[in-house]
Amino acid sequence: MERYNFKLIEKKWQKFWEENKTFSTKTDKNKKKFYCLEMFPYPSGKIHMGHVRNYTIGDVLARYKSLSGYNVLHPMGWDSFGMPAENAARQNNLDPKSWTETNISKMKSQLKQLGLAIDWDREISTCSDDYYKHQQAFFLELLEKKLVYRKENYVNWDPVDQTVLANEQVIDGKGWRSGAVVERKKLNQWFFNISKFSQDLLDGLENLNSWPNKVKIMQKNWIGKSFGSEINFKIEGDLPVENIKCFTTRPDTLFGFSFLALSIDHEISNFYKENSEFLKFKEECSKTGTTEEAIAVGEKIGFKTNLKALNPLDPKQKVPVYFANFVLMDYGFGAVFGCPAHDQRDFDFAKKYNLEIKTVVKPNDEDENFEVKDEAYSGPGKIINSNFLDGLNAPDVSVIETIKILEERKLGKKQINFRLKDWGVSRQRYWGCPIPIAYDETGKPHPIPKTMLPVKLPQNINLNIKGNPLDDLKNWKEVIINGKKLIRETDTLDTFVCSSWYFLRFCSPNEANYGFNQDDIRYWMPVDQYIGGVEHAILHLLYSRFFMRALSYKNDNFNIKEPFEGLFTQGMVCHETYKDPNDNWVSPDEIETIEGKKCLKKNHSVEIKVGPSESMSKSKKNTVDPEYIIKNYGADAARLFILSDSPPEKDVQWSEEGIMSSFKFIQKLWNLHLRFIDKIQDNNEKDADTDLVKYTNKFIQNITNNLENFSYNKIIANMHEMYSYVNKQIEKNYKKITLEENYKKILISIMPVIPHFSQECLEIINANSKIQWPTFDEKLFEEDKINIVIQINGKKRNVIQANKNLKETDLLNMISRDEKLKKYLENKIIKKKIYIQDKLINIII
RNA sequence: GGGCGAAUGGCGGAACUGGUAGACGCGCACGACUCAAAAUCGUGUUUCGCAAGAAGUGAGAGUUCGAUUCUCUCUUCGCCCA
Repeated sequence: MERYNFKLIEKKWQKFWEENKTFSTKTDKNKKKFYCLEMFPYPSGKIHMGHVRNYTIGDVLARYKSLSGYNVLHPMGWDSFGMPAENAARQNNLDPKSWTETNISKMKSQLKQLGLAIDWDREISTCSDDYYKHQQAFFLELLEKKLVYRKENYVNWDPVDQTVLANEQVIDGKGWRSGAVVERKKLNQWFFNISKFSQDLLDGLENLNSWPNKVKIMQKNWIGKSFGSEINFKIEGDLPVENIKCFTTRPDTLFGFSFLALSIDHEISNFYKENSEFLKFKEECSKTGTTEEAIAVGEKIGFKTNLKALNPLDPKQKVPVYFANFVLMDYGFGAVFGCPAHDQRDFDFAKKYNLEIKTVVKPNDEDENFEVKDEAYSGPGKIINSNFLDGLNAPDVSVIETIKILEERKLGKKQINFRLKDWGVSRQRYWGCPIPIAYDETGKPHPIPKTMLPVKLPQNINLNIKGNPLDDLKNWKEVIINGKKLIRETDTLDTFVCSSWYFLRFCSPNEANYGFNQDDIRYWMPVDQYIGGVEHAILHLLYSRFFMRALSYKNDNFNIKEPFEGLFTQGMVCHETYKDPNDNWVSPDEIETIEGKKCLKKNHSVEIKVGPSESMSKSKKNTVDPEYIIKNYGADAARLFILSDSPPEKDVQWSEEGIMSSFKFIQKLWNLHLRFIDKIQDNNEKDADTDLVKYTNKFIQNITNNLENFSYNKIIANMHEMYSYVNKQIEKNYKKITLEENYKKILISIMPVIPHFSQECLEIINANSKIQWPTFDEKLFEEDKINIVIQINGKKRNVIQANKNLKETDLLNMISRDEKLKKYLENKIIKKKIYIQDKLINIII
C-alpha cells in the first residue's frame, strides 16, 4: 500500500495556508469573536517540547472554534527583551539585537513547521521600538496618574560584576556568575503602585470562573490580605523616641507580650549609625541572607537596645526592645511585638535571650493551668491570664474584642494589611525597554516628552564592561529637553512590563499612535482562552491584571479589568533520565536499545541506567528536539502524541515508543482512507444498515464534548476507536453518499488535531470547500435496547439486554428465567430491590 | 512550617451528577504472512485459580442497597508559598 508522505503533504498545506492567509483575521463586528492566546515565547533560538505542547493545545482550540464559526484571533509574538540575549551576546561578542532577531527567525520557521493556525500578520516583538515606544508612553501615562514613583530600595548587589541580581540569581548568598558574596545595596528605583489595587485584584478573582482554582488561591495568598490592628507602643529609655508603631494580626495576645522587635532598617537604627556593636550585628544579619526563606530557616538573632516598650493594656509591664533579623521592613511597620508563647519565631527568640514566655491562649481541650512548653501554640482556644480578656474565644472573638478596646482607649486601630508590595520595575541592564526619564543636575526626574518617543536603545555598545553598558554611553545619556541639558535614566524596564499588555497589542498590531486601537480591543478583548505554564500563575498574570487596572484608572475609555476570561495551565513534558556507569547524564539520542537493554550508541558494551521520568531539562540531558521529531515523524504525529498520553493539565511523558505509535497510527488512518477511496467506486443503491451513521453521530458528540472540556487525551482515544470501528464498517455495503457524508464529518472532526492529514484527505474526496464543524443528532444513536446490570447484594452477576423503560415486574420475570442468575436466587427470599430504570437493579437477599 | 493537589494493571491513563472498574495507548505473549527478520495484520493481557469462583482503585474506618467517586484519620509523592 502507498505510504503516507507526511513531508510532502505537510509542506504543501503549510504553504497553502500561508499563501491564502487562511488564518488571518479582521475585526468583524457581525461575527462572534474568540480570542485564543498562548503565552508568547522567549526567543532562545530553538523551540522545545514545552512549546510544542503549549502551542498544540492552543492550536487545537483555535481550529475547533474557527471551524465552529467563530472569528478567531490566534496570534504569536516574541517576549524578546531579557538577560539571555545580553549574556549570549557578551559570550560570543555579538549584538543582542541581531542575536535575538536570528533566534526569532529560526523559531518562527520551527513553529510554522508545526502547522499552527496562527495569524502571522499580527506578529509582534517586544524588543522592536514599534512595540516599546508605546510601552514608554504607557509608563508616562502611569506617571501622570501617579501610579509610578521612585524610591530607595534594597537590591542584591554583585560587587564583582557591578550589577543587580534577581532573587533567583542569588545562589547560597552568592552571585550566580561571579560567585561573589552578594551585598544589600540601597538604590533609587522606579515602582509601579500595584499595592493600590490590592483589594481590587483580590476581589476580581471572584469573577474569574474559568480559571483554575489553584491559580486563584496562589494569587490570593500572594496578595495576602490580613486583618489585625495597628498598635502604638509607648517607649521609655535613653533615646528621643516616644512611640513605636506595630502591625499585628494577634492583638489578643498582648498580655503575653515579652519583647518588641525592630527591623535593622527601622528608622530607629539611625541612632546607632556610629555604634560599632550594632554595625557588627547588621553585618551578621546580612550574612544570613535577605530572603524571607533564609530568615525563616536561619537562626534568630537580636541586638538589645536600652529602650523599654510599655504594654498598652498594662503600662506597668515594660519589656526590652531589640533589633532582630527576622523582622522585615517590608511587613507592617518594620516592627513586631513578640509573644513567644503563641508564635514559633518569637518563641525561638525568647528561648535564646531568656525572655519571659507567658501563656495567654489555651487549647479548648486543656484546663486553665495549661502552659506552653516546648513549642509555641498558635491554634484556636480560649484566652487566659489576660485580665479582662479572659475567657474569650481565640482568635475569632478575642481579636475583634481587643481591637475594640484598643480603639476605645485610643491605643491603636483596626488595620488591614496586604502582603503584596509595589512592583519594582527598574533593571540595571542594557537589553530592555529604556525608561523615558531624564534627570536635571539636582537629580530631579523629568519625563521625556511624548513627541520625543521612542527613547531608542543605542546599538553597537560595549558589553564587556562591568555594570550597565548604558551608563557608559555619554553621548546617549545626554539629552536636551526644552533647551536644558539632562541626563537620561539608564535603567531599563523589567521584562514583565512587556508581557503585561502584549495581548492588547495583538488586537491592533499596526496602530501607530497608541499601544492599541479602541475599536479593536473593544471587539477582541478579553482573551477568551489563555494557555500557558503554571510557573506564571502569580507574577505575569497578576502584573497583567494590574496593568489593565492601571490603564483604566481615571480613564473612561478603557474599562477592561480582567484581561484573561479563561485560563488553562498545561503540565510539563517529561522524559526518562539516563546515566552511564560513571553517573554522567546521557541524552536519549546517544542511546540504542539492543536486546531489550539500553546502551550507548557508540559503544554497545556500555549499559545505561534508566532513571525516573523528569521534566525535560538541559542539565539532565533528557530533552528531545522538536525539529528532529518533525523531520522524522511529521508535525501531525508530534501533535497527536503530545496530546495523547496525559490530560493537558498534567505532566506528559515523552517516549520513542509513543511517538512511533502516533506515527504508525497516521499511516493506519491513511490506509483507511485508501480503502475508503476504493470502496466509494462501488455505487450501492441501498445502505446495508445504519451503524455508520449512528457511530459518526456518537463520535462527533464525543469529540465535541472532549474538546469543550480540554480532555484532549480522550480525543485521541476516540480516534483510535473510530479507526477500528470504521475499518470494519467500510466493508459493509453502504451507499456512496452515506459513506461520503459520514467520512467527511469524521475527517473534519479530527482536523484540529491532525490538520495536514485531514485537509489532504478532504481535498482528495473533493470536500475541501466550506468546511464546518459537524453537528450531531442524539436521536440517531439512541438505542431502544439497552443493557441492564443485575446486581445481587451489590455484586454484578449478569447483564441483561432489554427494551427501554422496562417495568420492574417485567425485569424480575426476565431475571427469574435467566440461567446464570438462577443459582443465586433459588430458594432465597428477596429482602429489598433497588431499581434504577434503564441502568441497574440491585437485589438484596 | 502553611496552602493546594494527587495516589487506579508491568507503564501512561479512562470511568459524565455515587450505579458493569481498567476505555484508549505503550509494553508483553501467542498466531498469520515470510527462507528469515523488520514492517503489517489478528488474538489475548488486573491478580490468584485448570475451572466454577474469589480478591481488587495508597492504608484504615464511616455513610449507602451500592463508593475509584462523598466524610474522617493516616502514609507517600508533587507543586506553590514561607
